Amino acid sequence: MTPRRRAQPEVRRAEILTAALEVFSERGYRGASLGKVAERVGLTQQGVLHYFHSKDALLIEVLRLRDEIDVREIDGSKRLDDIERLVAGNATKPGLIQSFTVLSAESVTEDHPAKQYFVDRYSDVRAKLTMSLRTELGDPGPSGLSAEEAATLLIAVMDGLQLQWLLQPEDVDMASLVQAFTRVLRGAAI
Amino acid sequence: MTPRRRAQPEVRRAEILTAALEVFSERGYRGASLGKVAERVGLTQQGVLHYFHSKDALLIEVLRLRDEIDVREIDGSKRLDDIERLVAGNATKPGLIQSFTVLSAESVTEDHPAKQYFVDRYSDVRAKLTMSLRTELGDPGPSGLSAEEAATLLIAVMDGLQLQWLLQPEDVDMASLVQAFTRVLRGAAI
DNA sequence: ATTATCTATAGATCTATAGATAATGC
DNA sequence: ATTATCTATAGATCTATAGATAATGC
Repeated sequence: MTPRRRAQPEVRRAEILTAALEVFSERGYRGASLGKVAERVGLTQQGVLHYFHSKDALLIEVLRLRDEIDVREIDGSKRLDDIERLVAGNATKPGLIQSFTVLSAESVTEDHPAKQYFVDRYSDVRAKLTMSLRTELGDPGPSGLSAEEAATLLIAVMDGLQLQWLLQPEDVDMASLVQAFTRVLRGAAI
Repeated sequence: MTPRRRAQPEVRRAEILTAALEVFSERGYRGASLGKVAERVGLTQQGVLHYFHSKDALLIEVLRLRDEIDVREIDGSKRLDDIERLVAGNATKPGLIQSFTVLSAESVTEDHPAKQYFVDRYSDVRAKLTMSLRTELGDPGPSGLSAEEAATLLIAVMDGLQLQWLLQPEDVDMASLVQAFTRVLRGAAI
């Protein structure tokens, strides 16, 4: 018998979180199984449950991890230029975008464990972006939109474009469409 | 024993489709079960399968039905005014909006039976809306956006706002935000 | 001694097929 | 005669708990 491989706990936890994000992204939370996650890291399903005590708990921790990365990116996006760069970068990360699109939409369904997470997250992002836009463009800005309207619409544009892009990457150029929108926010008409 | 109730087939089919749309909307396709659908129409799960030969087939038919209603609405929305009215109406139908948001996002996951449906649908809606906007606003329009950019962005705005609204209906006024956006498309700066 | 990982297993579901039964339509 | 609906059931999964085993850390 091959001796059982035993990983360093922190490393293994990180492996599981990465695999779980992938699996949730590929199948949604409800369509995913702990077995699939386990398979990817070379453990049994019960092995995964040693680290995360339930499927719900695993999802929450996956989102917490995702959030640390995101928050850094959003807090680093003080200006529209930064957001344009962020979206251009996202357009090279279909897996990550898919995880977000799939889980956020699924979170509005009955008793979904990530609902509160997304409610809080959107509140937070809207508030931060509103402040940034107020500083950069004034309130109302050159487009005539209030800072809060512009922020809510910009977030909607990013989310909506992600969906269209995931369905038809060839036909939807997220980065240039977000740029077109920010150009309008800056007040560039013909 | 109470005699078994036997419904008119067309009526029963319609009942099942309505119940299925509700259940898929509440839990997503993968989170939904035929048993839940059956329960709502007072049949067994096998009774439902008498009308639709698989869960996949049921979803497809639900979407086809949803589409008939939608296409009428979209084809009836030749101008931005009509779209504003459409969104104002949608803001009173959270169930319907949720079905659309949840299923379209889920459709980007692995082997999802509705993927092709949504790919086709978005192509179609983008093309039609592009033509309408070209007629109404010119190409490029007063905002400086091409008709195709404006169409893709307007669809993104509607989808993205739906998600934010489903999460926080009190904080996100879909109808007025879409109006704010169409105002910009029409070229109204300060 | 602790703990990472496994085997065993209970208890729920879930989809789909096969075939029986009874209500309807001709 | 047809068919709407049911019971029975095969065959997959899936989550979670209990407890055994072996590798690691002190």
